Amino acid sequence: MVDDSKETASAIERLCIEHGLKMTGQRRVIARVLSEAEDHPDVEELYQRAAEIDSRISVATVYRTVRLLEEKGILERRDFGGGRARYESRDNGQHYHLIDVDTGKVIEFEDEQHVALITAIAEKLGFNLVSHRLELFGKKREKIADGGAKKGQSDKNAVLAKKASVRKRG
Amino acid sequence: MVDDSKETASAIERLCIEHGLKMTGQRRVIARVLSEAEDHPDVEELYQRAAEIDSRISVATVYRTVRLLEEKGILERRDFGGGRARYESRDNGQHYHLIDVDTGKVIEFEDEQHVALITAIAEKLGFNLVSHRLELFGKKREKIADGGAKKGQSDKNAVLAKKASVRKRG
DNA sequence: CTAACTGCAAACAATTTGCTCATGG
DNA sequence: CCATGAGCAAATTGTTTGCAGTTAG
Repeated sequence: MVDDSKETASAIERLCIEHGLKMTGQRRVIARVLSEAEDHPDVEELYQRAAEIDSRISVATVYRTVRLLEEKGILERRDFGGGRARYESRDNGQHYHLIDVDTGKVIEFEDEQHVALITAIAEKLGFNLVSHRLELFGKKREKIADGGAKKGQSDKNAVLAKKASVRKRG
Repeated sequence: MVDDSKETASAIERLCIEHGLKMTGQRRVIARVLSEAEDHPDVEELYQRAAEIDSRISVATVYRTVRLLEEKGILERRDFGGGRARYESRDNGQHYHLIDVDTGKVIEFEDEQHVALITAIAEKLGFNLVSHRLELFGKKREKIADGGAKKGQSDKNAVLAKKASVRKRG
């Protein structure tokens, strides 16, 4: 919702430059679209939005750009099922998603304890955590009038990491 | 690990019958393969194993069967990256997966604290946790000669990973 | 100037589907 | 019997790539 006018270089464009990427017209557009996106668009969606700004863009370029940006660590790829990859800027901070099973709405939240926990688990299993994926699916509790459902911020949950038990099938 | 000879109906075959599915020869074979699998085979792998038992089976049938069983809630579909869907029987109990990013090997583990944590998080956001998804991706720590890292349950997955590295993502 | 980029269409890989024949219950 | 299922190949879908022409730096 930030007003990124055509003049200003978008946040992602700046990152591209930092990474020494050639800033072509189409990349600039895609970067802007990505910077402005507050959701998790798939390539097709990105393509639409980009084409709205400049129609001289092909899907192939969107695919290539998105892949490049992911490799550079600028974007993060998500798989919410449905067969298509979805992307979001990585500098939105580390956060997770809770999907409202009734409305399909996605709520973002962060939680350091979770990271600590799974890091500990991985370590316990003899691994260094490279990345991970977490999605919660929930039903809203119909009680409190004000939901505050926009962008939750959760910090202090009590449980702490210590106990991960390996399980072998049998 | 039980010796399911041709005589005995496999666990999944029994479930199929309970669900009123017509038990054809190929379904019986696929059901058996699935019941005996201790890893998370993709369709191609299932096809191979099934064909070994009875070569009159086509991939299309495997796809159709696996989809059907998933709809019936007998199988669970997993996406460990690599582009192919992988399946495992649902009655194997609640557990998570840690994927070795180098070998593609999958390690299963369970952790009660994790459930407690995410339940608390969901609650804090005003939701009741319905379900969730968690996958860890890690690199094995090869340093200390501790030896306690060999927790894997299937070598088949390593093979799959190698095969899948045609040109996909990792 | 030239290595990097783009568009386009063809190539691909995973999965689905139309159609015809086979078969379980 | 006949509704279901199987086989096979053609069709779809999401994504990648070869090639020839463009362009940023």
